[in-house]
Amino acid sequence: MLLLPSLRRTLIFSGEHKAFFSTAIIDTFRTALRPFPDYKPRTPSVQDTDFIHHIVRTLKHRYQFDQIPNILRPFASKFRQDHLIWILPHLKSDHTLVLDLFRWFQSRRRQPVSTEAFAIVSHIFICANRMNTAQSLVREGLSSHRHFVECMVYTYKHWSSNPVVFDFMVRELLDAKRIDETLVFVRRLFTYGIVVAVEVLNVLLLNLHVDVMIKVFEEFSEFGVDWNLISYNSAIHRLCMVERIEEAHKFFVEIKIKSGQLPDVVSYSTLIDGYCRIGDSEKVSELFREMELNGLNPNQFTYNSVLIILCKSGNMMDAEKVLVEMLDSGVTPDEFVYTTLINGYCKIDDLNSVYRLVEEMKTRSLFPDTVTYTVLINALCRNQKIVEADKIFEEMICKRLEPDEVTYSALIDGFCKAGNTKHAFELHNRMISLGLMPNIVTYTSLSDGLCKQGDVGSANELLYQMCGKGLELNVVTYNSLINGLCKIGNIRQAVQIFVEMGGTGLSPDAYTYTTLIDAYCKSGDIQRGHGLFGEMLKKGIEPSIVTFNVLMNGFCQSGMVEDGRKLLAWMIEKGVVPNSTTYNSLMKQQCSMKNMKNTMEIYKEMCSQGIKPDENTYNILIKGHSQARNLIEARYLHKEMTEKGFNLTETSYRAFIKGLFKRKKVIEAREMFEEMRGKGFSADKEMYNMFIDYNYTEGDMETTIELCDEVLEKCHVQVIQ
DNA sequence: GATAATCTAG
Repeated sequence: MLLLPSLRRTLIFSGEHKAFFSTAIIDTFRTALRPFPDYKPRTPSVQDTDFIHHIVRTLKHRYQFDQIPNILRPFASKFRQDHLIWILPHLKSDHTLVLDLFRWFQSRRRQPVSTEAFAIVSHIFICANRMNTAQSLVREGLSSHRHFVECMVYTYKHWSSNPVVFDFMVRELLDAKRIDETLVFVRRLFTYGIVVAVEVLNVLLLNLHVDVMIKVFEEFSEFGVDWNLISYNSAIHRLCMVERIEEAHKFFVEIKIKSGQLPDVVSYSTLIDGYCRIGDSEKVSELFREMELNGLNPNQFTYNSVLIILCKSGNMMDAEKVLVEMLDSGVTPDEFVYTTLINGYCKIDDLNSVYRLVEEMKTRSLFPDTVTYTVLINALCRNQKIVEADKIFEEMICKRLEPDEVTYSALIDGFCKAGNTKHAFELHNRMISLGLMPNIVTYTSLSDGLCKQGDVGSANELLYQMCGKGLELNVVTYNSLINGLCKIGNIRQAVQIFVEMGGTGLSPDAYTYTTLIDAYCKSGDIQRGHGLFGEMLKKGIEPSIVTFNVLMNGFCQSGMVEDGRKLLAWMIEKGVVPNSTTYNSLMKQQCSMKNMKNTMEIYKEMCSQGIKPDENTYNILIKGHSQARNLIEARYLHKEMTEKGFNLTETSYRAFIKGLFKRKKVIEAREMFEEMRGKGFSADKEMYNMFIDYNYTEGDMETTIELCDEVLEKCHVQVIQ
């Protein structure tokens, strides 16, 4: 009970310097509260007291005319650690003198400066609000004195009694990333009745693991911390980042209940961003409406989150609508908004819109930054424009924008995909020499590049070296490696890696399963492929359109038409929208059965669903029709595909030309033959024979001989004498 | 106190 009055003095919100008198809280932890340790400096002897006064007098008298080493020369040999501490109270108000004296003592190096002296001088400077000096003193103290924090607590009552000291200490501990220590310290301060400023505790929150953060939020509230809006918004943000949206929403609701404040535009935008990340558009609209009802206007942050999900799903029409809405409500798009939109158009490979937006940015005096350039480089790489991508990379360097690890990774990936792993590795070396650390994405790109060349061994070696640098393989790296092994026909080892991956605590995803299902299907083992499909469903991994297409291809290639049809029906029932690849497999199968009637029925079904035929569709249909000698259909489709800028493949050219030839459309066949050769494709023996025979009967000996030479060279035909 | 970019499957 005696404890209470003194506690009331120390129980202070240090940041605000206001007394804290809530008896309810004091009662809660009355038993836990304790006074600050009682500390007093040692008492000087009579001789020491004389010595000290002598020094103090001399210092005060001569300090403005002379330097400390000169002034103290006569005293230097007897000057000890304790003298320093005894002198300080007499000089307290002259901070420059205190610091000079302290530094002089340090520089003598006769005796190391004690933790106590460091702590006392730190107290003096923090209380004097001389923050720069205080900071360097505290930093020095923290880094070179093991018990500095402890000593600050011990010397507190005697030397400062100003709780600001602890805000300062906590800030510095956090700055030095000594997080666990900070947590222990703040909890200890509670036991003395000191509550560190919420502004400082907010920094602590940012540095805690999200689970610890939640616990601390609750725990500290009980100790009397009044979390503010910034605290709540940070907590919401942290939870959203790890997609723990329900918990984030709980914090959002608690703002009103527990802090008595109202969520602001940051709270709303942060929560909206969280819902955007998990793709819950209903909640997003709900929150937008709620914001409006509360008289809050969405800003760039709010709109950008919405734009990101629309762009990610390639829905640029709606993204443009949101942009208009944003402009209408008077919010001007910034670099972030533009970069998001540009990235959206990159993802659907609409380079024209990309260039349009870059120009539009300039008209608004916004300039592409490193991120915008990275997006552009990525767009060009995706469109096989590696030369242009490299040019853009040089351009950004010229504009003194610094490419970071993401920029390098994007370009490295581009070169890997273009098959130029050599240059990709050169870029990797260049980034290291510039002090940029390649990350797991960089290594995955390089490893994937090697795998795609069939060099899984080198990829393995590279990843081994990478692990030596402390980086860990992620799901993407594993998937790429599994794919590499599958593509060189080594399914067994791919499955081994699949098992190893599970052992490291990483869970296989839709990519992993799809890759293995495809490998099994292509090797003719539909049973195993189907088995894995069942396994992924059981594990709750959602199959993608690619998974369905891989299975569909498996069924169709094995002639399991009925299963293919059933799969299509099932997909539609489950709301998975088939695409052209799905239908292509079915059509290809029907073509191989020479059933063009069924093929065209499937084609019509596909078109009626609003699914546009792709390059592959046209190739399948033209080849099928040509082989069935339906030249009218083949020609019509060829015209249509040419208009769309699609190209025939080598086998389609061959089938089409043969079809034309057999239907006696010789001139047209000849034209196509030249066009095909012009594209670097070669004819087969049968086709050469057709044209050689024809030219010979027509009496064109020159062409006949030319074609004979070519067939000898290209088809390795042996000449029978 | 909150926003944009890089890697994997057909």
